[in-house]
Amino acid sequence: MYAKVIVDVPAKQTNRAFDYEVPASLTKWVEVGSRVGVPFGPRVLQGFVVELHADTQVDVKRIKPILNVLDLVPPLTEELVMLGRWVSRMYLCHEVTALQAMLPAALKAKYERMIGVGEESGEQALLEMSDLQEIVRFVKSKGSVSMDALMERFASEGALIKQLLSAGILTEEQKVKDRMNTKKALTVFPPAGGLGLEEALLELPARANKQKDVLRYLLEHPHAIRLTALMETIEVGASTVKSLADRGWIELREVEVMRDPYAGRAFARTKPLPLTEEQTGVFTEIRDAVAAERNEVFLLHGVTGSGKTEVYLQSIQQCLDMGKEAIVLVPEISLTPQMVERFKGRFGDLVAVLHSRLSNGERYDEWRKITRKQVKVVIGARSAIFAPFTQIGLIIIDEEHESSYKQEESPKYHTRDVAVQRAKQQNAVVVLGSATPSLESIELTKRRRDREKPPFRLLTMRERVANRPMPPVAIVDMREELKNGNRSMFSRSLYKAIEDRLQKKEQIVLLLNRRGYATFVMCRTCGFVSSCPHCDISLTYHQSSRMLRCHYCGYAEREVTQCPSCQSEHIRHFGTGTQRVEEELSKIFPGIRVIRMDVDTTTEKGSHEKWLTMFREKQADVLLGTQMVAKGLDFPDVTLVGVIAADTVLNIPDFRSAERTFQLLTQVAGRAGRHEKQGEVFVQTYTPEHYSVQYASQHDYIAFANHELDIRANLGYPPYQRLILVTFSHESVPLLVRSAEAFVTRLKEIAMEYSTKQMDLFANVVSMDSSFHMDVLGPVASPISRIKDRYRFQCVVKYRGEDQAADIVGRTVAWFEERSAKEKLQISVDVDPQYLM
DNA sequence: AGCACGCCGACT
DNA sequence: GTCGGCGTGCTC
Repeated sequence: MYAKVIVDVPAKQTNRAFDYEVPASLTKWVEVGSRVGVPFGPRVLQGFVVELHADTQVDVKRIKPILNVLDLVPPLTEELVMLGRWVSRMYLCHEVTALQAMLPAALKAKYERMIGVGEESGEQALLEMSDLQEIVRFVKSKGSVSMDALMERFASEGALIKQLLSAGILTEEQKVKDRMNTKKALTVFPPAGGLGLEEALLELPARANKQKDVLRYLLEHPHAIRLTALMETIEVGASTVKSLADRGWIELREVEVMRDPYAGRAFARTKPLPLTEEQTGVFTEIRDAVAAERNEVFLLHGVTGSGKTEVYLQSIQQCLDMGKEAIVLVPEISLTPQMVERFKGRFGDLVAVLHSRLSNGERYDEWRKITRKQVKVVIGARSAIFAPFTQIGLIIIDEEHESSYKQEESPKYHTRDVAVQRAKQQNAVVVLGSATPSLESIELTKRRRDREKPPFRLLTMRERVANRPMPPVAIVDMREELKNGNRSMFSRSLYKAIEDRLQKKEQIVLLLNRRGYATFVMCRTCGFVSSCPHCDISLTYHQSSRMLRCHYCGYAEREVTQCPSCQSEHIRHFGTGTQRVEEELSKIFPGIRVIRMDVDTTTEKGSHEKWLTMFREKQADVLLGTQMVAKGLDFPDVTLVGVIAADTVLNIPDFRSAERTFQLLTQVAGRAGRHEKQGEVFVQTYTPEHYSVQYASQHDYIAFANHELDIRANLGYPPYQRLILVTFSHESVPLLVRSAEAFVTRLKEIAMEYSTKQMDLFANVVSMDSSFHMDVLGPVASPISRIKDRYRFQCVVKYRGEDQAADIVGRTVAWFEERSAKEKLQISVDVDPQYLM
């Protein structure tokens, strides 16, 4: 029997399966999806089994055996291996990178070279050298040492150690290990039925009171108990218990325990809530599809507060009733304890939670609940789409429009597209939910090809539960404010509203979009802006440390008080960071209690939840923050929402900026007045006439979508054409330009080979047949033209039609890598990019 | 990605 | 004459 194995080397040359023999002793354990240790050239590597073949005939000269299997249960299923192949083709990454992305970080391979002392004494002449003897003695005293430890101890003797190895005086064994250990805890095991404990009690000397306490307790509770728990309940020391174990009356040994981040938290069980008529209609559609095991994608457009979550919960229940599993994906930022509580409250221990705030160990343990079939529902961020379930009935993606569903590192997959593919493989139902669906998704509910029905089916919920009206949104024209002499960042109307809420002791949410609007330092005399010496961006001012920091490479320098360029003292930080808003608030409203939430205040583990809890408990009047305050939060006493500057998103040069502005405004507007009290929203802007601002204030998604789709169609942007962003980087600009241009030329050549028609050179366009059309923009300097001293150029491939484009670009990249590898030219490909930078 | 094999300069 | 520079090519 032999296996095809993908080895853990993400390189073009090794991006294929290698054949290995499955030794008879391992046939029971090796499955498709197994992680194995295999010899690869001179080293030992981790690999993934992607195929198994019963025959022994292999067309390879010499075949090596699989050395070991790393898990009792394969961490990947056959279906996930298939999905991995799809991801690597679709997003142009190495197959092993795709497979690796499906596993928790804890399972990332760790390689260890263990050094021991060899059998033979070796050549006497060598052994007599004193430093050699020292090395050998050192290794001998430890039994075996890792190569790293040895090199650290004898740093200057690298060559000698090599000699000792080749002479056989030292031996080397390579090991593939997990990065993670399972957690163990000492556990006390009384004999079955407390047998013999009575006698032990009599045997103990009279003054051994503590030991007697332990025995009495165990007689009453004759079952295994964690040592720490026992010590706490009857207040004894560890030594007391150990001495009992030493005498053989009880057993004390290490047992693997699960790290449960939600341990000790009781979740009040909830029952399904009655659905409104509208909810019922939507739920019925989803339930029927799940019940029929029909592979179908629903786009659920439901306004904020329309009760999407309850529909999700009841759909999942249907899925569980059929013995199937469900995956719920939520943007990282809205995966709050409240959210978890709703799912744990309904489904209890059948739920595993995967999010990035968990430690590697905790995440690993949650993940293992899936492979052990202890759970049926997974709720998590992006990567939870790869949960190793085998009977998926339903995949839900909440806030489907969120750009965080696109992974920014390789594999640069979009969770929504992976979900649709995975549902196809498992014949499952997908529900994409949003108050502001992405234009990609809404377009797929309209598209009709060959008079077939559209790929996605639209479901709509227009009403908020309990018929609460959408809050009125007031657009405030900041140009008028300026004209009237108000130079503060708060308009008069917002000022009055804040004053009013403070008086009524109601709460306020203020939103400031930070992206592209960070505080930077500028000289008011000469216009000098402090920027990073390695990257093409201005440095950001951090008040807490009084430092200027680069967001890309981490470079930091002290705050300057004098302009480095013209020596002027008129230098200060600009831009409205949350810190400045906070300062101004306190100035205008003395005594106001503000909670600020931004990257600076939420990096610490758990701080995010801490602030929100404080706000919920009304320990503050204002919650001030960046985007993270806009998502899914639900506070009953918030009656005022203010957007300080709506234009910051709008002015980013990106074809999706109108869409993002609309989404953001709609979301914050949904934060106000979700409960009995009526809410009010103020949006401050310098471009009040913009359609994204207008439609958002009218709560009219459909009108916005139609307007924006028209624009996209005219400009040939997604969803009507798709994009692939190719970025090149190198220290030398001339080389970069030459290479990028060569790439584009070759790309067009390769495209021509696919083509059936002549390339229209004049229009810079490749037309193949009526269904396929490709266009290359650039190369041009990237918007961020330098990162870490490497200059960046990019080109955008725009295409319409089937997925030949990824193939064409893939082939061009392969050609390019071959001829530019030695020049250290980096190339990165992003299929369906979310940001063109 | 590593690591070995292989072919040309500055040393014992 | 050798030690070692890193260019090229392979890993089942």
